[in-house]
Amino acid sequence: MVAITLPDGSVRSYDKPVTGGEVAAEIGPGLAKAAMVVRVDGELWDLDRPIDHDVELAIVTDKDEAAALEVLRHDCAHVLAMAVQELFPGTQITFGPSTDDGFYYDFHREEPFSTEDFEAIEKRMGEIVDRNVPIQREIWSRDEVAAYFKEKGETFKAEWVWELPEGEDITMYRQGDWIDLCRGPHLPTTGRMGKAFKLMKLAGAYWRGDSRNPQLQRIYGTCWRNEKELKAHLMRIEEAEKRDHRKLGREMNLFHLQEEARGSVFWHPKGWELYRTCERYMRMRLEEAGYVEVKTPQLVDRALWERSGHWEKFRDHMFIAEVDESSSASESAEDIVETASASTDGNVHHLALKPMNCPCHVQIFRQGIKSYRELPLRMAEFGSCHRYEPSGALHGLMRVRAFTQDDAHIFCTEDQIESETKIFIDLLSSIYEDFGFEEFVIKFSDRPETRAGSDETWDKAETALKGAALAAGADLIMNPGEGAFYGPKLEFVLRDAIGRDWQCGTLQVDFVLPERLDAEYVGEDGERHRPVMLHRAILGSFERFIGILIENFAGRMPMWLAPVQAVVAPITNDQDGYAEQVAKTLAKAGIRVETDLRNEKINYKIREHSHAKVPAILVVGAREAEDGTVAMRRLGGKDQEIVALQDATDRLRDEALGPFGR
RNA sequence: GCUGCCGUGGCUCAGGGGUAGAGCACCCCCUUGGUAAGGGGGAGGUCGAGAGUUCGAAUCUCUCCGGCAGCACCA
Repeated sequence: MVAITLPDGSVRSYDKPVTGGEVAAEIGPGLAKAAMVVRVDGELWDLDRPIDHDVELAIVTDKDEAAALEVLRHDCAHVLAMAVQELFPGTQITFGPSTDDGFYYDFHREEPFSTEDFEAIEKRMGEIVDRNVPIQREIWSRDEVAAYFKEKGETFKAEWVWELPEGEDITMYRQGDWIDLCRGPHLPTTGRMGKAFKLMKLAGAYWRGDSRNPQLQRIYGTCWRNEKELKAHLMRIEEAEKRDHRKLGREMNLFHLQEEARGSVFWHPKGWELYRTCERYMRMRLEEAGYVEVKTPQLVDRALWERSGHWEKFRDHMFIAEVDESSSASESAEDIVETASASTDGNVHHLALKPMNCPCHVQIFRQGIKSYRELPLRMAEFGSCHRYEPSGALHGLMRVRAFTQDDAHIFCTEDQIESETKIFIDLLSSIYEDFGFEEFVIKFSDRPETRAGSDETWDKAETALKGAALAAGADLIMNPGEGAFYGPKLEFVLRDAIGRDWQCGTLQVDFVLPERLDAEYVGEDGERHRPVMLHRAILGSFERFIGILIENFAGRMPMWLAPVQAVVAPITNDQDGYAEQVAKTLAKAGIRVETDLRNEKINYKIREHSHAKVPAILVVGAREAEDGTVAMRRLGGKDQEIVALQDATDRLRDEALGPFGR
């Protein structure tokens, strides 16, 4: 007897194994037709897979969005692979999972694919859908699978089958004469998949994600339940492209990058204004939160990096300078370089541009004898760091080689970890809110396999960190085994206006560095103790955070962040004098204002400043000059409002101050 | 770093073995116009760099550099 419990609690009994498809058909023809897969005790199963024991069963239709998309996309990956193998014989299949918004399939083929092949592949995929081939789940033995793929020349699949866990059924999915080793589940036929799919990009990817392995060719696609969803997705991509900070940065004249300084930013006046506003704001918040600010050297002798352990681990990613101290100052720079590189004596020193600030902060902590009374000591630095990032990793402001962290290290006792964590999370969420991010999640990463420190220390650190995070009332997503080697960490991920996630903040507990660099304080008991270091950042780096701000606001910054907060535009040159006077009044109130006295029509000026995303345009004509008013037009609005100059000033001032005005 | 694609005025792009094109931006002139492009004129490029093929290369080939996408990396 097989008893099937349905979601409404009703139970159906069968005297022999039954399939999900059969159950659906019994309930009704409409459901049978809509059924995609079934959920059996929480696991997705194919409709034709026999159920031979008592289970809870739910029929999954496309109303169950997450499950439906998962299955659809996985099917789509198979159809892609089948189409590719039909069109390009000799291509080997490997893996093809679903992703957040689609799927991909990794192929091995000597000749590279081209995006020009996409049209033909999509067409063939459509044909496979039209063929409406049944998709069948089959259980094979490991040897059979290996022999099958070996015979077909599918070396990757033949190799992979041996990696599958013992004791699990090995399933093959057959659609027509094409078979793939796959866990499933899949739709009953290729026709059920529909045609709301599109191939998107082509890229290289390493076999099993390891750069030591051969590289495969990955074809990305997207797939949805219907045309409408597909179209909406393509619109979202377009929207994200419009927000690209590299494009907006150029259009708004904020910054540029050029090859003579790869990975470093040339900030233009308006971009730097934005940067400085962020910095000024952060400095204000940190001061309020009891931090002290420091500044530490850019170039630091190798010896310190050796002690901290960075030299050994990250040497290849550090910018190293070599100097020969025996060279006299009178020699030309060229000579010094030559002498240094040719020199083998002991006068050559290696200095590294700091890739992080913590070892330097410990040096400051170590000056003089510290008392427990001074803890927690919160030491902040807007630390300029350099890291030699791999060329392929560079990306606009988001990933650079020279950046400035809003870094701080909190030297404290183990007992203070929890309260400091709580205080930090409160500060961070208040700051994110000021920048317009309401939503963020916290990821908790605990002990990795290779780590420093005793289990007791880890227990204590993890408990304190986790407890404090939970106390702050945020979602906590577990990230097991992903902690730093020196301690557990929290990662703060904020969600932007179009739903993208960005990891910005971090809080890491570190017992190792104070030990390595010999930081200590005198406790209440008169003995020397090791402090704990909390590494923490809120924005992460100013460069990246500004990139995120630009994309989040699509360039339309809230007034307090906007580099130019208002433009005064006279209608004719007769009002130039009044315009200057208005600008002067606003500037006196602390508003970043410009005048536009060019000999252009007002339409033209409005259009241009709107494109430049200036939050407020104040138009002044003869009437305004006469009455002492301004016609104020806000970015995004269609109308203007005539207000007395004093009112306009007051209103704009409040908004322009933003968090500074609190 | 790896794979693929791409490099033509400031920007967006067309062209393509026979001495470089458009629109916008820029400069000058006319126009002083009430809420998203007024009109006219002008200037601006050794077509990413180097080598090769050719009578002739921006165009074809190779090498390098850079950009983009993904992968790998991210203390």
